[in-house]
Amino acid sequence: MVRPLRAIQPEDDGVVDDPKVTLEGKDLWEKFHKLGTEMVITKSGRQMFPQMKFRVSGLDSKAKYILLLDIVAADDYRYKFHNSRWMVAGKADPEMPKRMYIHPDSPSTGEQWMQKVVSFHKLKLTNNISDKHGFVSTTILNSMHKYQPRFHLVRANDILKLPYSTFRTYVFKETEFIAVTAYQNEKITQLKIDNNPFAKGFRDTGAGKREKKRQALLAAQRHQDEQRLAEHHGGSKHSRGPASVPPDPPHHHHRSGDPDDEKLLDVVGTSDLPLHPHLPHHLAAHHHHPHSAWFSLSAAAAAAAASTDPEEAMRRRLQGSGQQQQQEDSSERDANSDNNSSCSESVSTSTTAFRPSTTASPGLKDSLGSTAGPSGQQHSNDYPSPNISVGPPIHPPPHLLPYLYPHGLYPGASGGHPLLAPGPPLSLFTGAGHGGPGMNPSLLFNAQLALAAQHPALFGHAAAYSAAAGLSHPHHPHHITASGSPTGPLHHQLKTGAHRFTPYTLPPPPQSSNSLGGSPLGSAFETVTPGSLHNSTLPPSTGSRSLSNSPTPKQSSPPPPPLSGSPPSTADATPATPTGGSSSTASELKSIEKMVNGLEVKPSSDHVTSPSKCSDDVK
Amino acid sequence: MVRPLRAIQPEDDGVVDDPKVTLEGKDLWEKFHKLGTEMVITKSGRQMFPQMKFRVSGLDSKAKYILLLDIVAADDYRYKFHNSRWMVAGKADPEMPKRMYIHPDSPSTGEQWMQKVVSFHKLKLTNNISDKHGFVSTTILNSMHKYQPRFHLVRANDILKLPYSTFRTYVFKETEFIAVTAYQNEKITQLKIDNNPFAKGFRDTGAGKREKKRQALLAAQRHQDEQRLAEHHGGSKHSRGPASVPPDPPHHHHRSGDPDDEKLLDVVGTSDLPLHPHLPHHLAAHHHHPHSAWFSLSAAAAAAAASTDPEEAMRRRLQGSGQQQQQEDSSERDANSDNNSSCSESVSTSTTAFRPSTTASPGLKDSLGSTAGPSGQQHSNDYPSPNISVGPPIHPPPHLLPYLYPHGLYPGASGGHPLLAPGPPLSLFTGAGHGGPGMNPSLLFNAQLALAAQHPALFGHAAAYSAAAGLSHPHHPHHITASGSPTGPLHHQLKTGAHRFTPYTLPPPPQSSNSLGGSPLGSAFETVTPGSLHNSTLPPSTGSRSLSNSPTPKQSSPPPPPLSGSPPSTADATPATPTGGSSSTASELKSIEKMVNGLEVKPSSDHVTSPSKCSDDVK
DNA sequence: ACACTTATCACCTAAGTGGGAAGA
DNA sequence: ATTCTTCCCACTTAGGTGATAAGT
Repeated sequence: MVRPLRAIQPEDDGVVDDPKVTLEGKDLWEKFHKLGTEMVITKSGRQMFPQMKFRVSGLDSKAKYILLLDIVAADDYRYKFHNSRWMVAGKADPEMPKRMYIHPDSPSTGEQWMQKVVSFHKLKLTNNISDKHGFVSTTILNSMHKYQPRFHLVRANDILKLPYSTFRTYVFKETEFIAVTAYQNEKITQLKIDNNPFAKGFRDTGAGKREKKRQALLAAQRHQDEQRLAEHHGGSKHSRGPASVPPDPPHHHHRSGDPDDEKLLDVVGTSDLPLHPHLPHHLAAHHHHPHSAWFSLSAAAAAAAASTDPEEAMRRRLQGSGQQQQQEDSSERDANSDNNSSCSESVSTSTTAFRPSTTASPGLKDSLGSTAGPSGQQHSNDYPSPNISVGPPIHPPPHLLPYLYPHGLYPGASGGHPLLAPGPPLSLFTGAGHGGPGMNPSLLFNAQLALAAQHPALFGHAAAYSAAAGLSHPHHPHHITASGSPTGPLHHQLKTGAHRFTPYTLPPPPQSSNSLGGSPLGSAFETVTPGSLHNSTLPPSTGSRSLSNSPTPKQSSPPPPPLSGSPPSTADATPATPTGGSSSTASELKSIEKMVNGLEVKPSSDHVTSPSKCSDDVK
Repeated sequence: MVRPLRAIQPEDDGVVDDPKVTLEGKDLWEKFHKLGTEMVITKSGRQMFPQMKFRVSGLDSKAKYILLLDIVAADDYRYKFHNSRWMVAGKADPEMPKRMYIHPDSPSTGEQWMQKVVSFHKLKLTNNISDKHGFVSTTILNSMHKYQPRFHLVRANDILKLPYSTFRTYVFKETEFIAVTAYQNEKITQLKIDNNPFAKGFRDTGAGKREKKRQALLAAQRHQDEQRLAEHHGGSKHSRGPASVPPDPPHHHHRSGDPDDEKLLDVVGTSDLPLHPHLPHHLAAHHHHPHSAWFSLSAAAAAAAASTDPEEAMRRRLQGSGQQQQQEDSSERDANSDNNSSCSESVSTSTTAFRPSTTASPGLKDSLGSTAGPSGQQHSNDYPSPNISVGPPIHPPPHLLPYLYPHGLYPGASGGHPLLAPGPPLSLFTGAGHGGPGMNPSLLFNAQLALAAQHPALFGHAAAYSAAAGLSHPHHPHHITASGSPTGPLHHQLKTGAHRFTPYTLPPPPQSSNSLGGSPLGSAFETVTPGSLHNSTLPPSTGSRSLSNSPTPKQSSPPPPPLSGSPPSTADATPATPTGGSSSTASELKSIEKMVNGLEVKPSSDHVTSPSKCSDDVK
């Protein structure tokens, strides 16, 4: 294919990358999608079954990347499973702030990412607002609502840079799903049982997918019934309830026949629904943004962070972010891939090198509706998978910013101290489920950080957090109504493009039944939309710029002269080591260690016996 | 008990806390300690068995705390298990840089920490330098060397503040252990089997501890032998090797009798070893440090971080740190608790509030050798558990700084780009096992961050990292040689106390057999020290000063003027929400969400079928 | 032989699954 | 009666153990 121009990124070291991302287990995902994927959400958090795994290539082997995943509402509706199909059942309930899940191995080199499949299976879905688990890797979703997972690829050495980095976002429509507390479509249930190793216990035969036929079934009768039902359109209505009663044992999945074995789904009836309908959805909502502003902010934020009072810093960051919020030229781009998945890439112009604007590399693939400049957005559907929109990093932040963090681990959102911004922190959470307009950006950012913290290699994250804080503002941007009013703080600067990130793709399904989930694959999601609820999708541009103030140019605090050697070698620390085991060097090493550990509190000297006393004593 | 004055910390919100920490499962730990605890280390990493769990109380419910654990060399020797006892076998091999393991739930409120036992069981021990696992939660140890785990309690909202925060360190001597690749003392093996649920399969009877007696044993003969041996001093010499051969099946732990049931160990013979010997060790090595310097650095670092080029920022931070590296008044204090565990607290004077110097709150408990001012160090052994030394945060850094990070996740150490400091990054690692003098501080810090990243809630960490970077310099400071030359950057400010952290407590065991591990409990660790290897423990003060150059006083980079309002509240963001479902508020919330997600890349429009194409196309 | 270190294995606990019954 | 939501259960896959044999 054509190698589109590659936007250079801040982190760019001159080596251009041309990332390609493929969804692992695409076939399986498609089977589910055809039936209308359902994901169980529980109080304690449930993993997604068809797991979110990606294979990445085309990265700069030496460069470092941060990979993230988030799950956003796919539209503005609430659904109900009726007559074997998903129907729109009203407007969506308010969404809880979503977290950006940072892959645990995150700051890793392109080489490392490319050599293995990147899995986000640890992420859990829950409907529990209290979100115990310490928001570690749990995302709060609304049951009976449709969601779309998004994969983000960012070239950055550490999370600190996330805000200034280009976010390449990949959306695989096949991974769209409806969150449920209990499966509605029996066919989905059977598909899960047949493919999820942990559900082997429910397979009829015990064999993998193959012979599940119900040998196990003593009352084999029902199977056939199920099959038929399935063909009708998926399992019977409330297949679940009457389990005890064999009303219509419809599913049990595949008919004992064979068809399903391989393609389980083929058999499934949902087929009658319109397949491959072209959706009216707005597609992409990628933005590219101006950058300089962000950077300055970030710098300021960083400085603030560095200041004595963290909270104050946080506040500053927020403010700063407000200034530059805009997404400016957030050209919303959509790319469609004939794959069914779309990818957008927002390159940040600012910072270091870059290939600012638009050059997005729509190049890809072929002619599909690729590309668009930073500022307008395009909706070509057939776009090759990755749409690339170039623009300042603003866009990226959106991903990050929006996410509040649950526990308020961070300073800003921290539990007790209302550090940050003025807005009602966690308002989203607290706000009876409906986040009022004024959310606190900082909080959002924190959320992101939290995610980062998730696993081991997060490091830089914290830094990112500070920076992020500044950026966070953007979050409010549009989303909700189609009104497109840029309420969020972001606006200020704007001008650029619709700064507000078009939250979800949410384009309202074209009333017809197909519009909603209409995936190329002929997803069962085609639903009958009662009324047209959503308005137009958000307009692309609308930046939010704003108040950044402090100049805090790059090197605000003059870095001390580069330390020359000051090698640890200082001599000493622990004197000679009699024993002579290793060379002096070795001994030194140890010394160093010691010094490091120097803090050691001295093990209680001898026989003080109760260790626990320490604490007790204190008190 | 007396409520000692509580040093106020930077994060202090006025509410003083008086933390108490108790080791969970202390009884079990003591049983192991009496026999000479052994922890298996494997290539892939092995968890510690008696798990490191603490119960914390006395915290400020609303304040946020970060809890950490690290494992440092307990002394400078190498051991060998001979004739049923651990003997010193020479000088210690060089230690790999240790990582500070940040508890996954870390930035949590005092309330959260206090309501449940805090477990660090996820931490793994390995002897694999390559340390796969992405240094997530693995610490590299040397087999046949003795280690001492340390618990750190820090009042800080996020890792960013770690450097400026007070570190309260708690050391429970009972948790001291010798790393092995295979168990040496059969009694330890049996104790593990009897108490570790995962080893139930090896229990004779299958019952919990109780009847393990060897019903299983057809060849019951050996038990008694074991008992005797144990009494002699623990299991037979190389109990392991001859497993097949029943040389002296000594243990199998308890004799079939009953004694051990409850106290398994009581029976154990190690008792003959000197128990509660008072150790000559240097006990604590807490330091308090000046602070202002640190802070300023951090600020600068933050600013730098904020700057456009992350790497540059990194460099700056390092430099800055260099300036203030010193540890100055690192008064080394020791506290002993009659508990057997000692706790030290280093309060940072700098930043915000504090109760600077010495006031340490030796108060505790009773008269034991409590307290000491910041600068001198004391060795009283009987100190109540928590020793509190007040001082600038300098000390804290020590904990942090020293740890390099394995993968080089961070910018500084990042794989490809040598960002940071001049020193040979990772030198410790690379350096044939013996860290040469010139280690790169920044790297160390990164390590810490990495640790932080470990789990979910890390967030702020990154920030910490930046700050840390600045701080990192201190690391070189002393460590190596005992010469006491203050090489490290820290010095500048110093004056305060011996700034350099006395790494480990390492006080050389007083040659006599007891000196080494002599725990109050009568640990089997009392070993026969061949020659006196270590010299005196490090003198408390010796900062390593060094080259820091740039003045970068406290708030070097001026925090941007506090942003005035620009609260996120900015009006609104999303306008009206049509659908009406929830109140307008609710709708707005959703809007926000959308905005946030705004970025959405637009799901491929319709029927593009192959999602994977996205990536492929790109290329 | 010695003195560990590494890899494999059987045995358990921890945790992910959908079913079903009971709640709301 | 519906329509979800919550709990608990049996089953299966991860992972943590020390034993054991083989490697260095």
